[in-house]
Amino acid sequence: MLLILRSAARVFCAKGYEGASMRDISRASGVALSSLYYYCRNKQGLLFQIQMTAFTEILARLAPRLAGADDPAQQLRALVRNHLEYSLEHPDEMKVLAHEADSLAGRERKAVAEIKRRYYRKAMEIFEALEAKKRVRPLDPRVAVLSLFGMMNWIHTWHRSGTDPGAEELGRAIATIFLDGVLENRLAARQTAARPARPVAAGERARRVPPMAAEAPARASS
Amino acid sequence: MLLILRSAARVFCAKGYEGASMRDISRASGVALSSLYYYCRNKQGLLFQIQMTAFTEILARLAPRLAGADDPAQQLRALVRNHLEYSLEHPDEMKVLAHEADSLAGRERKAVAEIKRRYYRKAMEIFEALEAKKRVRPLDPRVAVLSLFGMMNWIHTWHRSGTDPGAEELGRAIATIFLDGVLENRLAARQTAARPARPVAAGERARRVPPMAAEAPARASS
DNA sequence: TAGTTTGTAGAACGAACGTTCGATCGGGAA
DNA sequence: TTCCCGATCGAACGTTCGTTCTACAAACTA
Repeated sequence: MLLILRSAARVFCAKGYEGASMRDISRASGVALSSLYYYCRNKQGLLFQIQMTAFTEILARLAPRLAGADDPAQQLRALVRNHLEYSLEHPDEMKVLAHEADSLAGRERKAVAEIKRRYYRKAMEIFEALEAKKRVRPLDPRVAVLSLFGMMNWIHTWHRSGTDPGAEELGRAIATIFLDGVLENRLAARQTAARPARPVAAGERARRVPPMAAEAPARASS
Repeated sequence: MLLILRSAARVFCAKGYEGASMRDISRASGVALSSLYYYCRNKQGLLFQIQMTAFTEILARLAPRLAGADDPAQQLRALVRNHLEYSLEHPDEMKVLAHEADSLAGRERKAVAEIKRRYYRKAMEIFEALEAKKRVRPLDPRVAVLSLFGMMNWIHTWHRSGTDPGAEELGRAIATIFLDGVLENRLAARQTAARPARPVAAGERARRVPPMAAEAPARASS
């Protein structure tokens, strides 16, 4: 079964979800076409299990690393490092995650959206803790955090494992760009107060709580 | 014909290249299925024309804006602004660009890869000019520039035109994060020399010139 | 031993796919 | 009028798709 999921991830990654046929997966895994349906209800079920497993694993790995770092900046570095390590360890699954986010529908789509949202919320909380502790630029926090995810999730489009830096150096670079780009660091005064750098209209922060996506409609199926 | 391309972009965006059928495009454009083949050789030809047109337009818009700004930092802001404006004006085409980068094959794939590469080189040159003028962190320039593209190209996955900021504010935020994240701005001394912040082994920069991607193999077609 | 479960596989289903073919239509050229 | 040519279309071709059905072999249960 693990073999099937891994083969399916490889095929989905190489040809896209719609472009990959169950016969391709059968060939890649060495399991007969009809036998695939013993392990999953659907082609969609395969994609679902791949995505769900990946997000679950990322979150599971993240938790202890966050617990080990109490400074928000360090926590953010840990999140980036964790994301990138998984990314480079499982490039196929990661590409499927980023590429085929909209290929699911119905209940399964909802489930993946929810765990993805949990992940995003965690990053957002860290960023808010950072805002509370350090002086942060007058940026929309949603834009900032999603830009960070952008840097991380774009990597699979250009990274070549032989010649490009590994997770450690990559993570250091991206986390540094983000932190120094986001922190108000022009002069000495390191503030301890939670005061945001820009006066914020009442409710402006709260209004933006439902984030990441109001869950875009699934790709039309017909 | 423009109608066909626009409809095709909308359909490709909504269902993915492989998931979209020529019949879908026929329905969306109001042009009979067989008539589509009067304007393009292939389904692939449609995707090719969409991608080529988009990149050409982005580059065409970029040139005058770069000419209007001589400071590398301002040029970089112009590039970001230009990219984001096109992104929000043509979200469908942009999603197709980011999502279906690997769906082409053969000659057409090569052509798109080359113009994309031209775009990347332009960004790289600006970054190198920045390095020559300002003090820059010891970062792999390839990683830095591609992270910037990551922030920009990820936007289409989360941006909702009604509630999220427009190109101007978005561009300002992303360019600021990038510039302040990349520039060595901790203390006063603003250097004019081209000296990189970190000693660089001879040839290290030159070795990395072939960038963005050594052109990954196309998705297997069978 | 007999019966049930677990895993595998071949063959086939109807539907949808990309693409081609030949016919038709309208308007400028002779 | 006659001819022609760019543009459009319905119908069909052969292929491949996701999925189901049925059968069969080994392994465990009683």
